[in-house]
Amino acid sequence: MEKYLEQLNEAQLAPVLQKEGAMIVIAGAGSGKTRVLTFRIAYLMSKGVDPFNILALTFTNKAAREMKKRISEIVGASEAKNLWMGTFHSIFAKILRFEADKLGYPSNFTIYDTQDSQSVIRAVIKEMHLDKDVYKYKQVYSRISSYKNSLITVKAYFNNPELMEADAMAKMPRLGDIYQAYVDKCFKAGAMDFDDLLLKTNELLTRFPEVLAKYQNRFRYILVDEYQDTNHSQYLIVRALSDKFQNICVVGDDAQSIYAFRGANINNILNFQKDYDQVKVFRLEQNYRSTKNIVNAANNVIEKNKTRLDKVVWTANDEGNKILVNRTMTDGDEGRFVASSIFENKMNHQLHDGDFAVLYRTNAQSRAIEDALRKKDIPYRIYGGLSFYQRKEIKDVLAYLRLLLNPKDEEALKRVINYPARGIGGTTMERLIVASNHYNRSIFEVMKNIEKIDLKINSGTKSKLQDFVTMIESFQVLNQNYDAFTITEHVAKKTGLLQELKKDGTPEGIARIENIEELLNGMRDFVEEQKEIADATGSLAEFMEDVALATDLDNDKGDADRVALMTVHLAKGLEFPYVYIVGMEEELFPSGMSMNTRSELEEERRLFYVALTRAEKQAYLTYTQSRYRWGKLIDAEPSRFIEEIDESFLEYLTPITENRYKPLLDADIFDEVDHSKLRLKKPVAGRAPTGPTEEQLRKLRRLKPVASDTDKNFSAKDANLEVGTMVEHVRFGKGKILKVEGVGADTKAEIDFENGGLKKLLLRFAKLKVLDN
DNA sequence: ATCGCTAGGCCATGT
DNA sequence: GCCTAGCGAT
Repeated sequence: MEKYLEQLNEAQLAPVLQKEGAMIVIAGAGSGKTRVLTFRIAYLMSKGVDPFNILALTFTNKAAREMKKRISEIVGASEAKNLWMGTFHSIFAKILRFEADKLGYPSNFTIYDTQDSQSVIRAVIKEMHLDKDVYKYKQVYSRISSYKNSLITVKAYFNNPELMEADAMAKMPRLGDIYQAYVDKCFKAGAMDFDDLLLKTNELLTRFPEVLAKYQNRFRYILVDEYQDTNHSQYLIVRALSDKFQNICVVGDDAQSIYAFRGANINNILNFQKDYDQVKVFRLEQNYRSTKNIVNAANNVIEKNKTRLDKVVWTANDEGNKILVNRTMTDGDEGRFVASSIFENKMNHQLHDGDFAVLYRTNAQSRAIEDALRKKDIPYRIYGGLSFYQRKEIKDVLAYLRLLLNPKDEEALKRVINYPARGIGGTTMERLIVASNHYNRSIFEVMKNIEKIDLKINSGTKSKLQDFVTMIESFQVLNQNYDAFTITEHVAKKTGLLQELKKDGTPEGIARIENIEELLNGMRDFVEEQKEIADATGSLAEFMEDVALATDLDNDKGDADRVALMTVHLAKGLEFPYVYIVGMEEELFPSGMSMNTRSELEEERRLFYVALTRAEKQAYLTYTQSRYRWGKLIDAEPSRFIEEIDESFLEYLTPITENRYKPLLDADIFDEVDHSKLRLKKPVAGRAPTGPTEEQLRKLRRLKPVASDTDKNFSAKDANLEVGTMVEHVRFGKGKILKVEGVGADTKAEIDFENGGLKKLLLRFAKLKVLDN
């Protein structure tokens, strides 16, 4: 173990050796956060902690897998195997299956993906005879989803007049009823949606104290990665489970919180210190990934945000090149610029395709890039977008598999009952649904008992229904004795799926067959792998569990040498020598839908911070003057984020175009300011080549606002600010404090700046740095 | 029951 | 501009 620990720097070592208690590791981008988590778990185990008692929650399955692999290398595979490590969703799905009966669910419950959920909601809206133009199913879904993530059950909803009013204001007074019907349908189908996996876990832990006690005792040591992206539901689960032993270690970076839109609550990380007694705080501030220029530019960007934890990221790496900024006429030109630039860099610096990434805000932007790369014969891989498991033919196969595992799964049934066509049409389905509602039984059960019920279905159709039931039941029998691969191969043949596609004969049809073969290959690998794991057998149920929660990124073999194309969100946690951030335009990045409030804009800025910090050696920012959107050519303005970076970090490959938009005015400016004269000053953080001394860091930290508008405890004295102190301001540069007035949060200072003249600033907002001499 | 066309949504981000 | 749900024609 010792020889492994030597690989860590001092700051990384401290949290690793802190065995007990509540602790938070605030980890800057590229500071070796995964390393700390990995070594901490390995260290705990080396100190005799049973892996059985460790729970590690990660953001992606991929992160979990990689971490587990590295821990295996340190402590041995047989030990690492018993660790509970995975995403919130996958870990708690496992627990929910085990405890399902307590909640009235079958242990083989289906996990509905977004498409399934939305399709249920569409059916509900239709059944309730509501106007589908008013009740847009996607909107309804996202509202219900956010309720669930805030632990607002149907009951809680109807007890909350404010929520009901808000929905009524949005012209959706029946939303609560839809919510109710949706929940009922899911329950009846033995299905949980993504949000249920967390909601029902909370229900389980609150309603059954003995279950809570069991898991509290089991998970004596809890670690949570990417804590800044947890939502309220996840927060409550972590709190509940860690309440007894309080051995809780959360790791995260508030500057990289980019999932507020789906309910992540940045306050979870900002307030962690209030949630537990005696919280130890560790900071990882040395960046090992990027050049000085990139680190400093990124700091420069994130400093515009008000809501932050104090942290100063710096690097001992080389200065590096400036960030290159390029403007083009159209998005097509932008793609061509990126392609030629990659080509040239590859030639000039002996790089591989895999050294490059192109990051964009929205998936739709990938097309222009793809076209250009293809024309230049540069291999690439697109991540995200429509994932493999969302392709029609794959979903069809999976739907059969879901149905055999859980015959109540209505979405699966509807999908395959007449595909390939077997003469069971809409009319028959309607009658089945009516009967299903009437007898309160699943459609499959109705079909099974079709002889006993008097439905106006002719005998020909009845026998078709019976044939279908018999087929599914024969699959179920097989499933008791065979592995996932064998079953699926059988299903693909017996259902006529493969034949249907062969009949098609078009190139698309052939590609679909290949995809199904790909699925089978994947399953074969899966079965092989699972058989090596002690309590796994390679069963279909295990495979489906994986699939339901898998993303494209999880399946990346990582062996392909290709340019990576992905959204900025997907790029979190990854790194590339060369990074192109494209579409740096107003309304696009920052997104036009996220510029209404300060907090939305701050999230966009964090997103940009994430994008920039992916780059190791070289970053490019590109924007166009016009771009196709919804098939129309629209004018574009350069993103404010480009202007927010100090010019000293940038090099313009094309002449600068002025942004018509004025940069957002920070609230720390009290007197009139001539905007045209506003030029950003020197970088604040990341100074000395060897990194700042401990003393300097402490000083810097003390002067950083510890989070936001709500900080009422600010004191000028604590911050070492007094008359005569020389300070530096991000925008105004060096200055001398002439006067300090007011108390606490309202403390203001009058400062004479060399470049900006006399200013009066609110100290809790003004990011002032005390100069050493 | 099935095919093929059209209108309308989408281009936020994803477990 | 592309995709697909939904509907009318066959």
